[in-house]
Amino acid sequence: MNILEGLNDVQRDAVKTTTGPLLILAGAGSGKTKTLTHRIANLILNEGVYPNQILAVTFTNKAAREMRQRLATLIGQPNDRSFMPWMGTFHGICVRLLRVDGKAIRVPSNFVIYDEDDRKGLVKQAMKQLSLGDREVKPAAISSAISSAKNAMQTPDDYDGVAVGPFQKQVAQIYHFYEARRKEAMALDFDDLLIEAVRLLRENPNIRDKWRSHFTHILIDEYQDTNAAQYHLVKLLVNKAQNICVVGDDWQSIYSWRGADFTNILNFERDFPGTKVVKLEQNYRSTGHILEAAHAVISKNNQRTDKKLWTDAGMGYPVQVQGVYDDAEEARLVAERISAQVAIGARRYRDFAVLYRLNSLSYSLERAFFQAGIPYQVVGGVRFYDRKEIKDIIAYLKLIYQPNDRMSFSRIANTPTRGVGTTSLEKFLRWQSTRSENIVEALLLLEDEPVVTGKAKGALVKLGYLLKDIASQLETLSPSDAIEQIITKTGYRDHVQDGTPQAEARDENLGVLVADAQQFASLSEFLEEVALMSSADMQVNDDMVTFMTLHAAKGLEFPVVCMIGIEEGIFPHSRVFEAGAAELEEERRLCYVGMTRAREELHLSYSYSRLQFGQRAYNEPSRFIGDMGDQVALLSPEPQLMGASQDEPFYSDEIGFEVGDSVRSSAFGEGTIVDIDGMAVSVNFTSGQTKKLNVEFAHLQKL
DNA sequence: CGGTTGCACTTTTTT
DNA sequence: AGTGCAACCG
Repeated sequence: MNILEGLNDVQRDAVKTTTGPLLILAGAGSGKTKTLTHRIANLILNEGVYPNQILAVTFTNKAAREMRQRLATLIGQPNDRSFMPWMGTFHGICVRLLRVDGKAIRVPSNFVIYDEDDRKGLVKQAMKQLSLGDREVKPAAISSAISSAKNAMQTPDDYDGVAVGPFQKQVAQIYHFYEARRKEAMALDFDDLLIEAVRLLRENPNIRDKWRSHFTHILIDEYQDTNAAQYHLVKLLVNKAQNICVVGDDWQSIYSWRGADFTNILNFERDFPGTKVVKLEQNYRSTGHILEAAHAVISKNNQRTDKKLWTDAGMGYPVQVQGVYDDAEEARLVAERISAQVAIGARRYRDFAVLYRLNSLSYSLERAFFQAGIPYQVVGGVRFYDRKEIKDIIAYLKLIYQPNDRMSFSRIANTPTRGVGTTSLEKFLRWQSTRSENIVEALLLLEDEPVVTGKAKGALVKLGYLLKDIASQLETLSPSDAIEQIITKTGYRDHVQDGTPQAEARDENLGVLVADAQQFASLSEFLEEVALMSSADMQVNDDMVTFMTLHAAKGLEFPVVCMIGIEEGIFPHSRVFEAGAAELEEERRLCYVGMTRAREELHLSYSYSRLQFGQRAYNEPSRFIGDMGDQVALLSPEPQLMGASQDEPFYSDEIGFEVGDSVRSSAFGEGTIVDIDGMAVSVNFTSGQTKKLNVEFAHLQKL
């Protein structure tokens, strides 16, 4: 099989460039993943590179999975880790490096990973213990300040040294406390995974050189969204041969709020002299109208490179902008559009995505789709692994895996309720911290200590034996069996059956968790997957409409995209108003990313009013609609008139047909139009049957 | 100690 | 509108 087949000249050039630094500037929909996959396949099949020597970094686990699948097909090997390059997110790769070599910087190989909730919880604890007034300062603000400090590679002492003003002084104190507790718990948070890996390679030249010679070829996807720590990591891993290939698009940089810095991609040529630059500008995804509207938007940004995507796919349908009266109407319109197209067989549910700026906008959609009986899936929002019952069981697993993890212990010490109140818990923890034993061992010792008394004592000792028992079987027990034991022996299954309407769903979730865990061989593997799994990683197999945020849509594509809530204050979000021009430009890039997810149809809508915080709010149409200029079809009357004109069919003038017209369809023959509802035209055919057809697809010919 | 009630706050976006 | 948490009562 020829790896170069089916590629355009530029893509082929990228694939054939196998040595030296390579920068691929890949516009939206330009066949970036295809190019990357073929490039890796070419290295393996034609250049004699062992898969193991290749490091491919993707932005999400899902992207890694997809790439692995496509590569397996391409090189004709089973999709098995042993035949595959190192593929994963920066975070995932760092976990692997740290599990192997972390000891060199005193990171234990069985560290646990703290997610955003764990971090916030620890910050709250710190604020309480340091008795810092928590009414004015929000834990979330502290948490993000700590994250920024970490990403800037500042230790608590560094931060303390430069902290100015009461807020930063406070952060410094909490940061100290946070780090001390985190290390005691043998935990690393998301930021630590990156910066500890950097520290590992920096402080241990022998280890660094080992990995440098191990990875002969490095590829990084979505390079425009790398942050400082990731940038340092790349520089540390690249060896003398400089076989580094990065792919990205500064127009699609949407994560600067998380520390991403798109100047990394702009400076790549400076960082790696002798870089070959390849530009993928032919778009294979979207039609001309969609591309031009998207281009009109991004053109309003000042801070950007200059390029122009092109397509030979034809203009397609114009981008439609729909003004509506309120959020309920907006949701209903989207639902109706989808129903109409599915009803006539033009599309399937899975062809549609509804995108929005804020998770909270999914509410009205869910209601409307539920009522209309349209199957849908919300990506993000409340993740499966964020549900209470799931987090509880995971906390048990984390504690068994890492018996110093106090956060997890605090979570489950009295879940299900076993008579351990806050006072007993605090007494125990205070006592335990004076001893050398870990939490599980300390629980067992409690029997002969007067630290806690009565019911609480018995309960804690019993919990200790239970944890110890499962931990001792870990060698032989699969993660799935371990979960089953926890659910049964702790009485969690009964705890879930609390008589509330949600009981069944929660019980079902536990079952899903047990089933999910079955694909994992070891507990550490399972915990890692759970911690690093993002909401965008959920698999979509069924025929359903997808709802998700614009951020989560990055890298995806759909035949039809509906973007809702295109209003000032929502998109662009009101928070960028006080911020600066740079933040507004990021919102605009986000708009560009959303629009370029669409293959054939793009529908935007804004609403005159909507429910926010339980009250009605009134927003103006977004400036981004103005940015599109005459690239779009405006389908809305003035907001003031909207309520009155709802019943009018918006398209009747546009489609060129009227009730009573005689038409010919290639599929059904001749007939007469009996009704028009938007794009849906009902035709009474001479064959006797009446069909509801979408004029966009039916290719009706007027007679 | 544990459950309930009421109040305050939420909303950027996520590895 | 929905959630989390603090204060109160049994």
